[in-house]
Amino acid sequence: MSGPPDIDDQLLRGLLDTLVMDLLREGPNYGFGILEALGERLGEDAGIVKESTLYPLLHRLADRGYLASHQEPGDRGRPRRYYRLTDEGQEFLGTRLAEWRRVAGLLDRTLLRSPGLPTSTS
Amino acid sequence: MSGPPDIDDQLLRGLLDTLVMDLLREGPNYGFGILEALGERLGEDAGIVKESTLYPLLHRLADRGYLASHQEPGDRGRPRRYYRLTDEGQEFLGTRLAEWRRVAGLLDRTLLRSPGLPTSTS
DNA sequence: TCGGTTTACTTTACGCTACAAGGTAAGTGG
DNA sequence: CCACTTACCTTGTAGCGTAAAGTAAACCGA
Repeated sequence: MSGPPDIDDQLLRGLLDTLVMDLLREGPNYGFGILEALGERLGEDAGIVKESTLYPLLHRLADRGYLASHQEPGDRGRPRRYYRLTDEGQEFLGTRLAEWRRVAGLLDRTLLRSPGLPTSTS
Repeated sequence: MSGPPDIDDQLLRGLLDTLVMDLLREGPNYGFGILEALGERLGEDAGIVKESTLYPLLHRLADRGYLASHQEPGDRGRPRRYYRLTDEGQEFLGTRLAEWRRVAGLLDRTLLRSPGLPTSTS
């Protein structure tokens, strides 16, 4: 039960923002809640997004106008900052999803056509 | 007919090495040849890999032992440096392809489950 | 010998983002 | 005031893709 190996950072670049924004379509959420929700969505790959990645990411997206935020008290401890998708954010998300589809399609056609090509060294 | 918009850099990270190594399964190739071959493979997305991206990439992979190279004269001009996959490289490529499949699968399940979801609130 | 041409490879500086590690902040209850 | 809980923030580092410009090695004709 060692779990799956960690995914290479580089492979996640430019994907995490899409992942987070997509999650926010379900409704506003805050830092810890987002991490938790991603853990549920991704199952075995929980922890794919790190805390020190998420917060700067949220700030970037907010700076660009894709997210808006407000504070709200929690049950205990420091109040939470909830983020929600803006209209601009939804539009941006749409283009990111389309881009993902294009790239994924491209690579499926090129990379995955011969899953275990044996080496053809002859 | 402006062609497809450029793909975000970030989305390509950690993918280009896989793309190049996969191409080299077809046989040894050199810088310009690789660029050309990728252009053919990717069709409309020709130029997805830039010259100033490819050469450092080849050097990295060679430093790590995944590629080996030798020089050979071309028809005209400077001689070419051909790269080929080493055994280590083939193994590495296998893990990268598996990783790609895992990530692509994850995102297909989470991101793409509602292709054009208009906001689905309610 | 010397440019000029073709082909191919190299280098520099920069920007973005993921991360680890550690810190800070704002509540509650003793 | 202090400890505890929950949540957020910051600093520094590293990797990789890119534009722009430069270098290198072959051949050619005058």
